[in-house]
Amino acid sequence: MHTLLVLLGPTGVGKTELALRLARRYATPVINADSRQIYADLSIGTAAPTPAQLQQVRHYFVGTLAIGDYYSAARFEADVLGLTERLFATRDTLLMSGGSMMYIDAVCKGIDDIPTITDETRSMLRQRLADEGLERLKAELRLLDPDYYAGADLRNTQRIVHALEVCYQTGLPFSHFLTGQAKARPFRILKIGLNRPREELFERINARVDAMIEAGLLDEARSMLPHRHANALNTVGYKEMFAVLDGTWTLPFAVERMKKNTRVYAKKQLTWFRRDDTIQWFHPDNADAIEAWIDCQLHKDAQQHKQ
RNA sequence: GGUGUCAUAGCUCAGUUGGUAGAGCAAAGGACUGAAAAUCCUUGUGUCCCCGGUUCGAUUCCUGGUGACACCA
Repeated sequence: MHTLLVLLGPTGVGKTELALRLARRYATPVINADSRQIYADLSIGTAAPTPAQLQQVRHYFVGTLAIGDYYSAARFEADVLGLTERLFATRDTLLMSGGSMMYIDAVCKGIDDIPTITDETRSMLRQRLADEGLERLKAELRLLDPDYYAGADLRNTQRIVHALEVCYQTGLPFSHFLTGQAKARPFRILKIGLNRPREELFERINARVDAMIEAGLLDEARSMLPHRHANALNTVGYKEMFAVLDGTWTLPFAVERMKKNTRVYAKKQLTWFRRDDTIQWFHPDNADAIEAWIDCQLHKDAQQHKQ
């Protein structure tokens, strides 16, 4: 039976290190589930696996996109499913590791088939938002998709606009595409969650931000200035460095903001993961216990398979 | 040693003409369907430093203590 091991957890908890160890033990490459590490030239600010680490174990989805490239959770789902189909041909166990909650869910549960919005529709709605305001767009969504509207987060501009984009582009209500059904996968999924006591996690995050600055994050951000409006750079770390380069923030202030925003991000990840009761949680220092648990699960799978 | 100022949320502070208190930051919780490191929502009980006094009632006024800071010796 094929098994996808999914190593997940908040940023800075220690996924990268442990992924290398598990990858060696189970003779698998690492499928990286990180919506920012997938872009090239963001290695410092996204704490991407280092060249040395990349040499030890084959990684997929690290630094493979150019900064302006469009990508999404749905594309990740399709790409990973294609990849796993190929890789499972020659092995039984694969490892995916990362912290992008929606990317992980896209692979594990699937995402409903919603059309990709064209640039034309997107810029048209953006223009209308600027010209007419959110209230007008909300009123329109209420008419076009009352079902979605009833449960929508009406203060979240991004969501309202996206729902309208789908309505306009397809001529169907946005909610028409939402099935709420998890998709079946042709492999077993074992989720291993990594977490630490909050204080410990925050200390690691703060230290890692200092290390990023030390490693030249400001220069990395400076080299990205021509692309600063790319979605990939709407990211903790780069936003703060851009403010420094603009002269609106001092570096020490930006560093504090970056630490704070990274902590907030880690909390947000934990909030998302918390409601997934299929995750088996471990402290990252407890690698032996993690391997023992995985071995036990794989063994059980094998037994069930025989019967 | 003397004099003065201060002591309130994790931090910096405001405030209560005496009716047990609130801002900023930090923090905590939540939502999430093709931008998700994005986007959005919610949350402040704290011996108001301690003992006593005055008072119907003290975090607020008074005595004493303790601590911090400043100045004078």
